[in-house]
Amino acid sequence: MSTSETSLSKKIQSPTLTKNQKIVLDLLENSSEPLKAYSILASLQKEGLKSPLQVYRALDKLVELGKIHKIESKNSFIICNNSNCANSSNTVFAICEKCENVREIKNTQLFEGVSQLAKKHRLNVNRYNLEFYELCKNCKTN
Amino acid sequence: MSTSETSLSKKIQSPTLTKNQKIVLDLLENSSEPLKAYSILASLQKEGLKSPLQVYRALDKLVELGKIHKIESKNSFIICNNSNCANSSNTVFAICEKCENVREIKNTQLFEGVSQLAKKHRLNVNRYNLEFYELCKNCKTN
DNA sequence: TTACATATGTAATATTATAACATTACAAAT
DNA sequence: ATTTGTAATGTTATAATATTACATATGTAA
Repeated sequence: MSTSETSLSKKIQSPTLTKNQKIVLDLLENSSEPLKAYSILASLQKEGLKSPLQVYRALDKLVELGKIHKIESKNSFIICNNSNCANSSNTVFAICEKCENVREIKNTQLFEGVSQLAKKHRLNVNRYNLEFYELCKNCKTN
Repeated sequence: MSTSETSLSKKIQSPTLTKNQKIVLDLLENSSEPLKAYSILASLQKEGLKSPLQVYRALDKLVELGKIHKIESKNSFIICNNSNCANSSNTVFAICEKCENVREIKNTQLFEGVSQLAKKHRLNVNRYNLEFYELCKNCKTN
């Protein structure tokens, strides 16, 4: 059995999610808005989650894998809807100052525009997090 | 005593800081790094601060006035060294991923570059917070 | 098998932030 | 000078967010 092949392919494919990671990801996938760690815990107690740590560990891993993002200014977590994230791990969000609605911006040109701006100013940036504060459509009309 | 003159001049100048606001601002001005609320409290107990709320209230006000900024991803506060901030309230930071060193970027072109990018992509942005993650000079050489 | 890394479960605790409410300080209007 | 309104303060208690520590289990590789 060519174990070398196995280990090679393992390295390439993204790791299988564990049970806790899966149920947390599931919940976030089906949520229309960012969720907080303790609200995730409350929602998933029927699935067997019992402690904050179980949630935080799953969240940490999912962030690391680029499956979800943390909205730093809100201590909450949102599913990633941007296939680029696994690679770049840059994030751009638009956050409504009134209703707190958050949406991830996934415009490649905008992403690269920011990276280029950084380069232009001699910043050697590994990744960035950009939070735009706006008044969302709904709140603007109401 | 011309009280009218006094009150007039008060209106024009930016509001006088209160005692708590002053001592918190002082501490941050003399700090080479961002500080956390509870470390500020500990440092200022000899000046009479007794509760977290006193610190948070002073911090909130100072942020509102643009005198300091909150580093969202680190729950800490840093003096503003950018005279633009009182107006725009946009913030750009470079954060070292290794040593956690934070510096505020105050390049006007970069500031405006980001604003223009937002406009270009039809985002109607009131303000933004941009956190660049890098490896700082020190950590790069060591 | 052994060894190793990763994930889990659980309890306790640390850290960050706000609620609630009574009081005080100060400037503006009368 | 007194009243009135707003902002700031002081204080206690508590809520919300996150991590430490440690014992156990699981999967994979040598």
